[in-house]
Amino acid sequence: MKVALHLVEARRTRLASLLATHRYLPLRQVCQRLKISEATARRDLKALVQTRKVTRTYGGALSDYNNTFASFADRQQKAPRAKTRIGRTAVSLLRSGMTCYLDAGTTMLHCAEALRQAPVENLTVVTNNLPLAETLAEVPGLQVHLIGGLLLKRQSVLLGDKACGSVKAWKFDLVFLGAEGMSERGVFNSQADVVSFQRAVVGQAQRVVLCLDASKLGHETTELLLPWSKVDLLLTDAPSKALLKNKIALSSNQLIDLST
Amino acid sequence: MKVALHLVEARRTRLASLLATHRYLPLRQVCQRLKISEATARRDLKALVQTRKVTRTYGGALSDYNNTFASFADRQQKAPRAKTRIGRTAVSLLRSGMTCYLDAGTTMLHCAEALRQAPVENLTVVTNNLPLAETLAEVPGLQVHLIGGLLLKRQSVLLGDKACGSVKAWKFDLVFLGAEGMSERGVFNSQADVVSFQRAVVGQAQRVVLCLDASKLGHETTELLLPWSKVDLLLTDAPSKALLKNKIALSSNQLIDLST
DNA sequence: ATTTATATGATTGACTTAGATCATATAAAT
DNA sequence: ATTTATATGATCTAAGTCAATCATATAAAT
Repeated sequence: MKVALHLVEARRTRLASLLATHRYLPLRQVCQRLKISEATARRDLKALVQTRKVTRTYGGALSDYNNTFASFADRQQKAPRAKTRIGRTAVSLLRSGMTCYLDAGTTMLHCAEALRQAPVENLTVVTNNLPLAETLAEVPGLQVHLIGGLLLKRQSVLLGDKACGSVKAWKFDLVFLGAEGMSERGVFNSQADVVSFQRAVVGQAQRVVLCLDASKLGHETTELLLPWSKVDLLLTDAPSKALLKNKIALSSNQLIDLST
Repeated sequence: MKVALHLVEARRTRLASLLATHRYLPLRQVCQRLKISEATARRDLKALVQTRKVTRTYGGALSDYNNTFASFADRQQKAPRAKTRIGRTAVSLLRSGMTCYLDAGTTMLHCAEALRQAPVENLTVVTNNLPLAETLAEVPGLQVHLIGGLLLKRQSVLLGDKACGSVKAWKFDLVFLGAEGMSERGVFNSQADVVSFQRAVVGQAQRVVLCLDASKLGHETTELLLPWSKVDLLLTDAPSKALLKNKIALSSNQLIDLST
């Protein structure tokens, strides 16, 4: 019988991470562990193959080890659907020949994933995020540049004075930034070194796009990254009503509402 | 019919490394690649399973090398012992407070591995090699910097004009370089973009150390990286005699001979 | 509330793989 | 040189896997 969509997704996510930890599972084991029939197991695997998370073998399936950095983190987090949508919309802003900057953070990993699935010709992507760079490195027709800097173990991100300096050599048509919170005053992050780097990037940008899912609404943290006046575009799944309730008033061309 | 034992062993070794690079192979492909019958393929796989090099799946086999990049590269390459020794010696040149550059290449991965196992306090390591940076990112008391630049998919290396420019912001106490060949005239590499980047690094170096195992002796490729006059130190397992035979004459303080 | 769409498990037949057995050629032992 | 041991490929049967089809229960859409 038909079953709720979110349950299906949850099961497939679980299957993917099950495979990620086991590297390989025979079909039989997939059935047992998830308590589903062979038919459903096959269908789930087929779906995961289409999203490139898994490789089918005769009699089982392999985790696609490459993506595990990115997509493993993906699954653990909240609002993955909203982020996927934000990612797709962000990619739709890109045009051939552009130079863009992609920030660190899980939302931006979704942009990278969207870009991998629907590549833009002759695009130059700059980032300070290693997993993101590695995700995009394989995409044909794309130039991936890493900003140099101090490697932060936990976040796999490059930062520091050297990184801020390196950014000066660039001009970005589009800059996509993530953040931890947004409120009436603007957009917030908590790490000072991250913020100063993001500011350096904004300094080289023609157009600044913020990508924030609805869960960020109403949070203020230690550092004000940018006031709304410096944000050219906000991509969010938060409905306009909720924004207004938080006294975030943006002009219509300053906002793309993905709440529908 | 019965076949020489050493041939069998060679074939199985080849199969193991074939699997290591492909991660998974269906039985059919094993037969095709090694040009053997199904029966023999099954027997070979069974043997590799017993020595724990491989895991059988229904219809194929998985490599059991749970590899990190580094340890996998290790096995694939020639002269791993020599490179390990070179790596250890290179690390012994490092002192607390220094800033050093580590080049890309397998020999340098051994340096990184050696450094991970015997960390040097308060050391700044700069590199353009992603796997190397990732290897060292976890080491406590170490600052790892990546040079920014264009990401080359195949080698996981950062290069290009931007990279050469970024290097100018550094001063290195020690620079460790690898190369593809050495002869009377000096040290050689084949990729022009690699060489121009290495030259940029050398320009910022107090002291330049070349790390070349004996297999590189006598090879000249397209690009002359450096003449011997610009090499401050050579770390090699090639015996002095062999160097002299190739008309490489270095002063005693210009050479560390690891051939013993 | 009713209709539509679909996710599921069962079944079936074609195909693939596994493992055992066997004849044979040839390496290794004597 | 002769004998022994064994690595190989062919063949055959049992068991496993796959893709397609179908009835059905239930989520979504209206």
